[in-house]
Amino acid sequence: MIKSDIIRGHLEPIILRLIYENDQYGYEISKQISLRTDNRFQIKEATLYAVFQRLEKKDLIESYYGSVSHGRKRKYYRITTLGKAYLKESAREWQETKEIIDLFMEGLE
Amino acid sequence: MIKSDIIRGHLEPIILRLIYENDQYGYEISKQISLRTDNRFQIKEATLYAVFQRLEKKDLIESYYGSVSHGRKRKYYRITTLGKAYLKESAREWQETKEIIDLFMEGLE
DNA sequence: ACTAACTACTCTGTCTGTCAAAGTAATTTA
DNA sequence: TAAATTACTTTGACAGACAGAGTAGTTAGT
Repeated sequence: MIKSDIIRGHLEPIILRLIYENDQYGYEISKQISLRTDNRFQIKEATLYAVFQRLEKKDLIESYYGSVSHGRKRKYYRITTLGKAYLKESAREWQETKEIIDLFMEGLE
Repeated sequence: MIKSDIIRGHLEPIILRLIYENDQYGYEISKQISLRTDNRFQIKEATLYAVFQRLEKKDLIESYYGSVSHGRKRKYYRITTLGKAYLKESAREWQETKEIIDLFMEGLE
């Protein structure tokens, strides 16, 4: 399991990316993350919904209610134009972050 | 400049790595980091000394006083055996972190 | 028919790492 | 002799992630 301090700051882009691929609702995203990472990373519900709030506040995503399924009604999110730009910039930043940390982490085997 | 939320959680290994190469004192480390990253990342003093405290508390480094230079006496740190093991494990974790985040960040160009 | 498990979202309070700002203090440079 | 630089420390604030609890309807198993 990956530690939360290590993933910190990367959750917004990760979630944004999943919404970018397809409109998503919370529960589905948390399942997707576990699935794609083979359970090496699991997002906690409280964290996920906090991220949604931040993303929506920054107008990077917008929400709408979908069908009622399995009890609660699903709240879907779609990415905005601003969100797409932010995502692209995040990907660039991630490349730079990797470069910088690699500077210090290489050659330890 | 790289954002602190993105680097968060990686500072302990970075600093440990620099101490691993050579015994270091705080001011030197902060200069080294700026230098090696071409000022793309600068550690703040308060942060640096907080990291030292955590590393020392976990017995990953130990300190000794060196020569008095430019006013204040220098406090040097050396890595412990435990610290070396921790560093190796951190490097492994970093590889895994990269893999996981890359899963979500790839194919956005 | 009953209940356990699952789906789905929300809220409150806590913890931790980073930082801004300020302080202490001696040395070197202009 | 004033300003810049070296060098370390402390305090308090902030923000992101999380634990835990709550709400609520549906589906699967016995």
